Amino acid sequence: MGLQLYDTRRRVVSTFQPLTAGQVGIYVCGPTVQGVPHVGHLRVAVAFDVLRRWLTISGYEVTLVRNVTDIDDKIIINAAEEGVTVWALAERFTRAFNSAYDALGVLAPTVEPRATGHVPEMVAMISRLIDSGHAYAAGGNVWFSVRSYDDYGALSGQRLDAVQPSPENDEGKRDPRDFALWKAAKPGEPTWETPWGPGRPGWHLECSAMAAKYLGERFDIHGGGLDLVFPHHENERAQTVTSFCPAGTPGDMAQHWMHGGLLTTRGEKMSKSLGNFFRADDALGTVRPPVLRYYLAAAHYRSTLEYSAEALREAAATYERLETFCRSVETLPGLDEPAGVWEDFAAAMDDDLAVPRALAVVFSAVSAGNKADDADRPAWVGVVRRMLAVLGLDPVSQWPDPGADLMPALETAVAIALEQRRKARDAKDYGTSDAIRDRLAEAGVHVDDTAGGQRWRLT
RNA sequence: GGCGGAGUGGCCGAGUGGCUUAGGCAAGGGCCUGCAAAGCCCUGUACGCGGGUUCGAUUCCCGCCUCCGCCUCCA
Repeated sequence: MGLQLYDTRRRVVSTFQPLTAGQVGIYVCGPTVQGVPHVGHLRVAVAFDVLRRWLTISGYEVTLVRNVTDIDDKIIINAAEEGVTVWALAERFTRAFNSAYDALGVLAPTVEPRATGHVPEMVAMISRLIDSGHAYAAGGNVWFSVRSYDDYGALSGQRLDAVQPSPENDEGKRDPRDFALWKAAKPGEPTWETPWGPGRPGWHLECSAMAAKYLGERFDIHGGGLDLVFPHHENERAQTVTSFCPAGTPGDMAQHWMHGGLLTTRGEKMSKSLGNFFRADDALGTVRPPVLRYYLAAAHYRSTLEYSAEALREAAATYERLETFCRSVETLPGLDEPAGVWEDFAAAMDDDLAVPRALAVVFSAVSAGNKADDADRPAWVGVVRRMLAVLGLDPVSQWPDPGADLMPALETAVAIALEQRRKARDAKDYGTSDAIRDRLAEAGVHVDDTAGGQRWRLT
């Protein structure tokens, strides 16, 4: 069967077929760097990171492009309010986003293009659209003519005559629903020279230009948050398709359109404008990074996910179960994995990334491994870690304890303490034994008495 | 008004025309332990409301209610 993915445009789950065998090109809309990242931003990044890891493990060579929108209205406004340049503001928040992505183990994209570095490509695209009658200049602005594209609305399911026209920037528009490819210069704003006068690019055009440059006129997967379907992706699609495909040519810029579900708080979408967002760095101050990643990755990527302190606590308890199990075995000899486990996991992942079902397979394996005897357990740990690695959640190799370079020193110190404790226990001096255990626990060293003797781990 | 999504046991979250009716967290009981911890075992019968189809529906059809998203910047 192979990988099945939901496609927003066709509204069905269908078999994924790359345009070029063995290769996958993915464009994911990255952030507009107007402020600090919140947890909702991280959710989509994690979702596509899981997709990317799964494709890679499935044998594909993946090219992932995630852009940075570093010029737009909000950036200009926020920079002016702060009294800094748009470049400084955009740079600062670009770093904040990347730092949050790194913290969550989101792999760096193959290419991370910035909008401001691609103005020539945008100008070229506008020229083609004007030449082919899909766009027109008026008063320093260039508008895309939505009436010129028959398939406009097909991605989002909107009928053109039912779309409420934008109230602003009406000067020169032939149709109130036409949208800006290029915005005429305003005082104090950064501008670029073009044949139609100085100005700056429209948001939708940026992604069309960058996707085409790095992935071609057609590519495999276009992704983003659900809130980008309309108008952003609808417009992007209109630009790219009309720019590159001669009239009447069938086809779409992306074979699959994938959209991540939104993160909510108290039932409402987490967003800047609603002011109900939780900053990524605050969330990471509450729980460890792999716990936040687990929380975000565990739900199906298309479902709405409710964010709360309780949800994070639950994720922590759940992830700790996985960690304890994976760390219960020192080394993994090359044992044969239990039959069928990986296959069940893979089947779930292949079914439109059914992570909740895949995790049920993981937990069944954890349970089986916990029940297995010592000789068989490493094989279970091995397969569990291999499955968790797909989700970027292997507690051992992907999320080692911080300060791993200090471990030799720590091991020696703890070993001495545990030797004292062992002597006390042998002498049935449980007061001393418990005191040592309590003291270590206060320092973050948790001691368990197992059949094989004392075992410790950092908490 | 238009388009789309969702309502599942204390909570989070899968899934399915009936068959042992996911998984996790929390709770209660038990086993293990010097006490713990970890782990294991047991317990908990849910699918918004009203009709319909069916031998049988949480799952299909119709209607209704509620919530959410998009239609303006938004992952």
